[in-house]
Order: sequence, then structure tokens, then C-alpha cells
Amino acid sequence: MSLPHAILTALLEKPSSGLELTRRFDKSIGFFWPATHQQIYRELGKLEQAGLIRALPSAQPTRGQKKEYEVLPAGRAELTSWASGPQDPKPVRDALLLRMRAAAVVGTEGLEAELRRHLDLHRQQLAHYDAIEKRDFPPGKDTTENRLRHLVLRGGIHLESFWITWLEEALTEIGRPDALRQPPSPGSDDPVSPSGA
Amino acid sequence: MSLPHAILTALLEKPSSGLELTRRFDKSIGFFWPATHQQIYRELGKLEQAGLIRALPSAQPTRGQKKEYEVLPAGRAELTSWASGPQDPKPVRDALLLRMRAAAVVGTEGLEAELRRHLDLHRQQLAHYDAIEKRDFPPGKDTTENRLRHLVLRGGIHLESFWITWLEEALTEIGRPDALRQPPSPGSDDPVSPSGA
DNA sequence: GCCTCCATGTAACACGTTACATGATTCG
DNA sequence: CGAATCATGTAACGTGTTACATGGAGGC
Repeated sequence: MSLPHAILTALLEKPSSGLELTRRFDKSIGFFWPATHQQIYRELGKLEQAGLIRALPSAQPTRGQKKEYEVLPAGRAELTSWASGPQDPKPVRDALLLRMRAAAVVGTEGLEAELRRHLDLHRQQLAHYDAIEKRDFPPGKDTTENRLRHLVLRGGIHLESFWITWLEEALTEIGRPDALRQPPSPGSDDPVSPSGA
Repeated sequence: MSLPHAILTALLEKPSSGLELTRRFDKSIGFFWPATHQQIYRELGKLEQAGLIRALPSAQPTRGQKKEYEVLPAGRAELTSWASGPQDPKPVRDALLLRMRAAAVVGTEGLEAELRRHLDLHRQQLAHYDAIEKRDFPPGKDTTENRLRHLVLRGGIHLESFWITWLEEALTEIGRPDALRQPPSPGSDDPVSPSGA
């Protein structure tokens, strides 16, 4: 139930058409909630039907014609309530950690190269965020909205830094002398808990 | 395409029935790839049909009767290939960051309490991981498999630490003198980029 | 016999992903 | 007028989520 709220947020920041939203997602909200244009059109339809947004009257409803949306009071209320209520954090779901776990069973072939590749990608992303931070959040301009948006960006920065740190640790570790022998014995005991419980 | 591979990994570690898998997921693989029993049964069916696993002959196929699976050579091959090939990291998708962004538009009511709550949850999870680390990865026992599994766990530990750090930073920041005034002006400019580009 | 727990499963829906279809506008 | 681009959409599918259904085994 997050995409509709992401869209409401974006529309409150600035009324837009579907494609405009898509592009704006790609360079800001989409960093922590990506969405394709198909998802966005689908949600815009639902939000309009639910009476949370409406198409600006200026636009004709013919196909291929730009259609701008704005948030209605009910939409703002819905967003406010969603943003202020409790919501548990969603558990992590990460394929790289999983593949590492698989490598413990079927062998580490190709693993080191993959870790290096990911390390590089995360460094690029971090550089990207750093550039945005320099550009958009210079000292001063200290409004409440900006502080909050800055915090979100710093979340992204910390997250990329986490990956970089961990990947470097992992590369060091699997590079150590005896750590690169091939597939281990089958039938070893349970995942994180060889000692039970 | 990750759940089937998570299941193959778990089954290689130890042949199991659906419920056993579910329980083992809950305390190890599920930390970074959660799955409910319904998902697991569904995938077990697909994997069996695809010829990657098979039910152990000892078990009868009546409803309500335990059914154990083991991985076939084709399954191991599939897992090996999946674990060694390239796969781009999936972009982040996090509701708390999103809600913070929304709060920049509709106001910060309830935000601080929610941040504290999350902080607490992440501290608990970190404590949990720390306990597992102490129990399962004492110095020594330095096989390749254990090193890899330890690295995965350390990934979880780093990740929780990231959240704790960031949440503490956020709480400090929104606690600062002028940062808690109510809803900001509507119609402010673009998300991360008030200055454009 | 009844309740509880173990175990396997069905059904329906929500959401994300990918590929493709179609109309409008602009520019050479 | 033809091609490229902008813009909105359809369709089909994979996976995750939630609620519920069914059968067997053991204890009281």
C-alpha cells in the first residue's frame, strides 16, 4: 500500500501527468520506491476512482493526450493518516546474501567477481547521492521540509555505505588463504545454526 | 526467481518436508529471504514438476501426511548456475523513507514516535543477530562454509546497525529547535531537487 | 468422541515486471 | 508524408500476502 502514497506525495509537491510523474520518480522518490509508468498509470486510475485525486479540467480525456492530476482534500487526508500511523519495517529480502548462502553449499565459483561488480555499482550510486547532496542541500536553506528530505537522502547514503563496507569485508574474507577451496561436503547441518536451538 | 533457489539451498543443507522448511526459514534463511508455508508448498510443487527435486519414496502422498524432499542433480546444477552468474542488485524499496518524504509535505505528526519504535525494533533484531553470532560462530571452526555463512550474518548485523545509526541521526535532527513546526507550505518544488536539473 | 496440533494444501487478491498497442505532436 | 518522440494505456505473468479448508495423530 505504498505506491499510491508515493504518488500522492509527488502530486502534492507538484501536480503532474503520468509521464511527468514517472520521470520525477526516476530522479527522486524512485530512489527508495521505484515505479514504472505502467504501475503509475494503474494507480492514477485507482486514485481517481477513489476520489483522492482528479484530472485537471483543462485536459481532454482522449488517448495520447496529456492529462494532469491534482490531489483532492480526501487524498491529502489519506496521505496524512498513512504517514503518521504505525507500520512495521518490512524484513530484508536480498538476493546477494542468499547467493552467498548458496555458495556455501555449491561452491564459490564466480562469487568474487560478482562481489567486485556489486561493490563498483554501490560506489557509483554513492557518488550519485553525494553529488545530489552537494547540489540540493548546501548549508543554510534550513526549512523543515528540506531537513526531512535531506534526512531521506542521508538514509540512501548510509545504505550505500553499508553495502560498500560489507562487500569490502567479504572480499577480504574470501580472499584469505584457505577460504577459496572448492565445493564443501554435502549434508552439512542447519543454516545459521549448526549447533541447534 | 530467488525463492526456489533459497529452497534448493535449504534442501541441500538437509532434506525436509514443507513445514520443516518453513520453520528453518524462520530462523535462518528467512532473515534475508522470508517465506510463508504457502509460498514454500507452491514452490515445492513447481520444483518437483520441473524435475529439480523429488519426494523421498518413504513418504505416502496422502493429504496431511508428511512428505520429505531431496534435491536431484539437475537441482544442484541449477542452483550452482544461479549462484555464480551475474545479477544486478535490486533497488531499495522502503516505506519509512517514503513516509518521511510524505511528512515533509503533510506534516510530522506522529513521526518521532514512529522513529523511536523502529529504532527499538532494530535494536532488538541486532541483539538477536549478535546472540546467533556468539552461539554459532565462535573463533575457530573456520571452514569455508562457515566463513560464508558468517559473512551473511554479518551483513544482517551491519544492516541493522545502519538503521540504528540513521534513526538516531534522524531523531536528533527532528528534535532540533525549529524543526518541529507543523505542515509546510504547499506547492514547493521537486523532491530531492529543489534547485532543479 | 472431541480438541489440539501437525501437516499439506486451495483460493483470491495485491503488486511488480515485461512486452506490446495506440493515439497525438513535431520536425525534417 | 514519414519517422521520431511524447503520452497513455492493455495484457499476461510471476511472486508475495491473507484467509481459509482438509486430513491425520495423539491426548483427555
